[in-house]
Amino acid sequence: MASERPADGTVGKALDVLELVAGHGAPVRFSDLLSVSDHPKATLYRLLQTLTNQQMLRHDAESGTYSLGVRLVRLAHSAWSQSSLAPIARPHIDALSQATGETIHLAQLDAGHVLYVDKRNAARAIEMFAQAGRVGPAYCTGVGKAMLAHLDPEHLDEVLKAQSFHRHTANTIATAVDLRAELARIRARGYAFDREEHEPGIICCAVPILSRIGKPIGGLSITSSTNRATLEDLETHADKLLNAAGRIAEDAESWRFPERI
Amino acid sequence: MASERPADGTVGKALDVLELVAGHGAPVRFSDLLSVSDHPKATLYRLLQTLTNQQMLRHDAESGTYSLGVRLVRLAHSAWSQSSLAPIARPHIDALSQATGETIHLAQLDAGHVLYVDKRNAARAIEMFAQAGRVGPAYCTGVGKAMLAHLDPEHLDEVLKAQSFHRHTANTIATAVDLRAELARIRARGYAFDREEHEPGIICCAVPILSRIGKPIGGLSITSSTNRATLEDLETHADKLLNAAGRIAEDAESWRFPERI
DNA sequence: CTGACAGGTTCCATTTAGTGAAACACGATC
DNA sequence: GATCGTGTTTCACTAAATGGAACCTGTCAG
Repeated sequence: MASERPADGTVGKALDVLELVAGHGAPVRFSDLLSVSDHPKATLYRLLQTLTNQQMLRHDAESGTYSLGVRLVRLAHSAWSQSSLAPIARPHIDALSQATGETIHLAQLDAGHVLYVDKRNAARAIEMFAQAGRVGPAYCTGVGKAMLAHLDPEHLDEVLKAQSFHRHTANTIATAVDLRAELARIRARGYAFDREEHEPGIICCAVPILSRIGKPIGGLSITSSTNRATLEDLETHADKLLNAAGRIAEDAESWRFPERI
Repeated sequence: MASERPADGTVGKALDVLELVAGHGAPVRFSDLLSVSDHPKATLYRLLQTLTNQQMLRHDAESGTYSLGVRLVRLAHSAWSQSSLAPIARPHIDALSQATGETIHLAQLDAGHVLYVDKRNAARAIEMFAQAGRVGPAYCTGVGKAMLAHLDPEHLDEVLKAQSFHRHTANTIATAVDLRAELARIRARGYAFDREEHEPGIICCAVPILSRIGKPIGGLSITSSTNRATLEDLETHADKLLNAAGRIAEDAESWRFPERI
């Protein structure tokens, strides 16, 4: 029951193919897909055809390549705007990244894992969004810990069980007991650090975005690398982060989020 | 062969259901979906189940509602970043909206129609993205006409055939002949206007984003309403638009867009 | 010119998976 | 405790997906 995915039915396969195209990152030819997919030729072919005339993929007859289609783009926007925090937080994130000159991440907790929903990189503007949309572990990232710290005990127990504590670096907190202690410190301090716990050389300072009743609805972090900044440098921005988090929470509260908070 | 969609196979139905959930804009209960869908109970049920354990939907057991899932969010980001212009243009659009205080739209041409891929509203920050992801007509929008004006004759013929000239307002250009004349004027002027041609009260000034070889890869517009601004007001921003379009084109060129331009 | 080959597309008998009417479970009302 | 609104499961029926193989191209080599 660890990693489930019996790829049920046709729909599952179709989505796998869709993801294959999406993952490739650029227009792909049929045979390229064939080589990485384990479907027989004809099956893959029909799957691609189905997705294509569903507008989820786009087939360029000229070059014979497949790329993501309009319908997916439309769904994309629905998904993004309904992942709720991203559009609300966007102006605040912009402001933060301008004020600090560092990379800002916006994340949400999903099934015990961290889902990055937006990213703003002040310095190298082009590559933004490169990593947004990714899912990461909660126990060894700044945003993850910041959110966990404000989970109610009941939910926390559940979520801790979902963590697969892997020691990414020497600093990774790799046991539930140690993590609980860290969470208590974070709760007391008001914000969390990532001391190269996930990737060597990458540090961050993160705060939770809390609803009126104190439930974590997201996380906000400022990230840098050890050769550019120290934890103390990042900590100087902590109040700006907290401030922004508060404003985002306010906006979210007033906009919508009726139930589920 | 006009509007095809025999909803082929299971995949098609599943996607329809997915879109139904996405379209609802908020967590939906089973029976709500049942009432708008024309599938029988059991079928809808299994479809939802399939989508759910494919992570395309998320089922909240507590409230018994469905909302968009993580996997779709991930795909969303792939789609958005591969729709290419959006992430590249984002900083330029931000700058434009700040400089002008008006709403900025970024669009691309897809199969003869305008696909809005980003939107920035300086004034009311919250509702941004509300309308991004939408598809609109090319013949009666500023961005649409700006892009059409720079299409090579061969492609233009194709695209004109795809237009379904509907007279939205008194100002709508509703014939191919008139449109060709307008396109010539736009080409000469360098930018296009929308004189309440699509929606009454809505005006805009739009420029094409042109690749090195002069092919339109997107469009950029500044939009307002007649009770806030005049066409002349918007025209004063034309040079800023052209400037931004040029920079976006440059960035796009240097980043990637190897083939297909 | 011919033969070999790779990328794509189509056929079709076989098997699998999706279908949906109806029955069932569970709560909330009346 | 009968009734209604929801959500879930069953199961015989049917439509749809499957994939091996044949079939098109166009291309390149001899």
